[in-house]
Amino acid sequence: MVLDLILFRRRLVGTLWLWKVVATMKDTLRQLLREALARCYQNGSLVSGEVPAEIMVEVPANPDHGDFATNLALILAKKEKSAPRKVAEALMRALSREEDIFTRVEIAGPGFINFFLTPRCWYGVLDEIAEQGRGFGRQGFGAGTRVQVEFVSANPTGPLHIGHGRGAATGDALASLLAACGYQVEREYYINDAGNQMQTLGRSILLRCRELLGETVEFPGDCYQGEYIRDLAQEVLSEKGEQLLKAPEEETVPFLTDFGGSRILAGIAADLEDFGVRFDNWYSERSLYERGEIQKGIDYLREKGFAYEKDEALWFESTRFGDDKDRVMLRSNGVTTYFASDVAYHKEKFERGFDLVIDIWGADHHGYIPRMKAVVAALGRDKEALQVVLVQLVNLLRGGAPAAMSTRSGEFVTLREVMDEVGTDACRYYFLSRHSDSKLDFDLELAKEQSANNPVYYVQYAHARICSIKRKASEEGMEQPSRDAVDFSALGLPEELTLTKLLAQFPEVVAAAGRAFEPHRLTAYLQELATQFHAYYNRHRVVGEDVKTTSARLYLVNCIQTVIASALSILGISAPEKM
RNA sequence: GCGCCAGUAGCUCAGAUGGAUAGAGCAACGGACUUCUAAUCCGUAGGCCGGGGGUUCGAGUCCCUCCUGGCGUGCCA
Repeated sequence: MVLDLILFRRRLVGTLWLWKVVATMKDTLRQLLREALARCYQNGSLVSGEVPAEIMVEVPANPDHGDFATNLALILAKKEKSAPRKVAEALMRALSREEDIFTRVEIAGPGFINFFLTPRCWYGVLDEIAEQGRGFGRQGFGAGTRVQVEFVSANPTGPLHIGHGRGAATGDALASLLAACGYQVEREYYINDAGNQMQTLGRSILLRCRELLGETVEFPGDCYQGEYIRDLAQEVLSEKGEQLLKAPEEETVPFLTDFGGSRILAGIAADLEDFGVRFDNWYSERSLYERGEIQKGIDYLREKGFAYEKDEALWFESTRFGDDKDRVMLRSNGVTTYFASDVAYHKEKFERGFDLVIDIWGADHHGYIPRMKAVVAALGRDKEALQVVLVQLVNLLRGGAPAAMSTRSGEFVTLREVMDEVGTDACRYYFLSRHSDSKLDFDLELAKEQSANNPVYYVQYAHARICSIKRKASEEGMEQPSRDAVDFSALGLPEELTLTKLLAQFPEVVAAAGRAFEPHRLTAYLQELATQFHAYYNRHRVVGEDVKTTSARLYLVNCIQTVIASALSILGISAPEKM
């Protein structure tokens, strides 16, 4: 164990071959501290014998506090019945000095121990990036786990609106993020093509057809009001002719439901495609009925004894699994509920072999979480196997004034319109720059107006600038240096070290974002990286007369480009070479 | 009534597992282009982290309570 560590350190310093420098350094420091602590107990400078299960090593927010810091002395002080700084001193005296690693170790504040690493320690990460390219930062902790991310899943009763766009961006980025963490990921869209909303769609089209044929009809408020219904009516009439309406309504409405539903769904698919979202599966709710899955779901719960009849309805005893109320699956009128579909659907998801199922829902459905978790538990699964990520509704504004978003009222702004006005990159970045579970004001006028000032361009611009530098270097006859041709001692600027440390953090950012299911952490990281790069760019020239310096800087800058492109690609945002 | 989410700079929001002097982007003000892209940079200013208690070496973060806002609380989807 100790031998491994020594060998590791030698390799670390000797070859500068660093692997995930931040995470690994933390482990190394933890081990050194553990050794120091043991030594303290041996020589009696500390007496409590307390050994924390895990020693905390962190990257301080303030660079003056070193590259890494530990609160170990603060934790021990109480058991030691001694002042934290005294404990820290004992630890520090016992700490073996690795001069190749540390430039300085100090006690600060209430008793933190701060570690300052040699620049050479850090620059090794550049080789890692150069070697792994887009693979740098990828994690392995998801390996062997099959995960499904289900998102958007809007009824095919009208076009997607801006709120769906947020769900689409979040779900898609989360799926990519999890893939980057090693998970085997599938994206799925659940088509709610059963139930009375679809009937309403068919009825709405029928009424518009009659209108088009000159009939005076009263168009009910609960029908879909949007202009697209008229378009569909027009379309079906020109295809089928007036004959269509001669048939009895019981035949016409289902036909129109299918007709409208499939057209609308095709439109949705096209919108999502242009938004950069591709699903592995489009899963039809109606197919659950057709294959008898709904009945199987109900039967399953009944056989397990988790269902009972009351008031002529069939209930799932979800309270047994933590829900605050039992839920109806089969209504007294003989019609199954939406919930029954969800039981069957989720049962089927797990039967398909997913270890983890993630549902992305609008936050207005948050009340459904306990009952769906109850279903998962009733299926004999760990409740944690279902994770629900909530996306708060988008508050759509137009010039500061609220714009209605109800599909039924027809007064909505479609995702298509927003994409055309704002651009998909800006739109996606905007959605992904905030925690999905916090409300979002999306002012169309502002989004358009700000487009030149949008953070997404700031990040993309950094990428484009690096491409430009590389073009310039190429023109000057400087090719991208190979690993061995780079002398890191040429990277003497504080900005260069700062940038390198930021790059070294990328794997941890990916891991943290993946574990928390929070892709928005990547935008925060990108912002920071771009900021540091732009500052560097404005102060120093990469391509200069000095070959050694130029070469080292090109190497660094190329790594920055790799990481920016990599992070943007996870978010589904393009990394342009020119702007 | 009960439940979930939120309340951080003028505005929009970041702040995982409790850490040191709470950050960024807009907006405001003053500066920097004969240079690899000024979609950039540098500087200034801006805060009882909704209020009040508590837990401890330490709280924006955890607990309690109150206030405010959004959502949910169907044999709707």
